Amino acid sequence: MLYKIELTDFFTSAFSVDCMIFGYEDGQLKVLLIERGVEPFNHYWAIPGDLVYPNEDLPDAASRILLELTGLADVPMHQSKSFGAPNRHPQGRVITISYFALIRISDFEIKASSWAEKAMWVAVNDVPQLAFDHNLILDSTYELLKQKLNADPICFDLLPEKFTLMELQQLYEYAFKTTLDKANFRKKLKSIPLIQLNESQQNVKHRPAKLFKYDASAYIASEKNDGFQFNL
Amino acid sequence: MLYKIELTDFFTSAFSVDCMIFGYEDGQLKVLLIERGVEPFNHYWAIPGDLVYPNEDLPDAASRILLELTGLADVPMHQSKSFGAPNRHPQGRVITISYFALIRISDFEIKASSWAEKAMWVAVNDVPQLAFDHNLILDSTYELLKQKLNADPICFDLLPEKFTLMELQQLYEYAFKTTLDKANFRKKLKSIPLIQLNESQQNVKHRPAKLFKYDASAYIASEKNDGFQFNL
DNA sequence: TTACTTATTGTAAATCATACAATATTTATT
DNA sequence: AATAAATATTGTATGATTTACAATAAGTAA
Repeated sequence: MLYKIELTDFFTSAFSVDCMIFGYEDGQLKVLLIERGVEPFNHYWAIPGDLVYPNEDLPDAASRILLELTGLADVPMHQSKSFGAPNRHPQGRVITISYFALIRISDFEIKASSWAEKAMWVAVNDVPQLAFDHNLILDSTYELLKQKLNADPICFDLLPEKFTLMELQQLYEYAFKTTLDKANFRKKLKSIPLIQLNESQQNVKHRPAKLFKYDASAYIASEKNDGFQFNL
Repeated sequence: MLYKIELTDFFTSAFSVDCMIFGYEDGQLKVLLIERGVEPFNHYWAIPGDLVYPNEDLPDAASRILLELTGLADVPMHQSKSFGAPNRHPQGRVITISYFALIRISDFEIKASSWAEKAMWVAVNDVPQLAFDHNLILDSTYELLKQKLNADPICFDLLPEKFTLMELQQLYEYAFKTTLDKANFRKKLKSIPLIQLNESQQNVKHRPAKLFKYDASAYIASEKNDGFQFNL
């Protein structure tokens, strides 16, 4: 080596979190994107994200972005992959740690934010070209999300609190691009703690379906004993 | 806000990669740890890692650490979680992106490195208190590794190129702390492309077992058609 | 009351998982 | 050379689970 790299040469990078917010609406899985209002990539659509404050932990930064954009707090954040190609950001070395959250779209109103001109829900199968390497980040995170849908009961974070079994089935059919037998799907549900309510669908032209709630506390209790799979 | 944070305030952090190297020996899963030769945490055992060079991508940095310590190149690196608590490093804000690799212990000799006084294989169930938050990093990566053992054919990266079916079974029994029926285990193997060699175990006091090789190209070909599970 | 639509339950066949037994093959010993 | 010992390998019967498909029930709308 011709010259030695000093320690201070390393403390010249920044890092950001990018936070993918997924929701389910009209039978489609959607992700919340923003339109950038500043350079670089001005007017491009992008994953909401921000530089991390000097005293902020990574999950806190992800939660902050979710809060600023939706007003929602106390939503579990799932860490996804990190990206750090040397030239991924034109203004310097910026590593990004990506997170995702699952929310109920009906629970809130999108707010504009200091770094977001506009925000918009986009179906995951219909995402345009995004700023930076954000298409790469989104694609790999969607794969991770599908994996987690088969391992943990996170589908209920996307559905309304009270849902029909048909809605649950359609979510899985959409996510995995498949069709499922209604009768057999319900047999698999036997191992998952659902509470049947004394309520039914409203305003449908046919026999209304019963509404169900997910019983999270029963799931947690049963995990201690046996741990049941979630491959629906 | 009383004062505005400038953009330059953010470009004061560094980031590292930590690289867990797993191997399988004497019926145990082991991880390669180093003894630190510098402050902070001088003389503590730690996960091998280093700051990332200004022009280096993250997986390249992880591969470099593996190469310096083992001489091995072209080993696939798997990204694990990233950690960035504000005070995890006493000398400043350092985010770390963790990676892991699976190797055959017999394939090489451990080398000393500029940042490692000594290196040592430690059984994953027998890891001492480590520097920084490295116990946290190792624990969460071991969980991820077990998950991947059930989803991808990475177990063959740990075994010798030619292995017996009993060795394969014992690896799974060890990783998941269970015992498996020999006959039924072999039935599950029917769906995995193994090549039976015309060779047998040597130097055993009983009937020697046949040696097998994993057929990676057949696996890749079959994934295009159907995609088969790996839950052994 | 009837037609229609969807929800919900049931059942038989096929497939897969499990437990356990039986046989085969090699090394070590007498 | 025969036999014992140890482990490899294969087989089979049972039960559980998955799958495909049919039947019934319960609402809405005319």
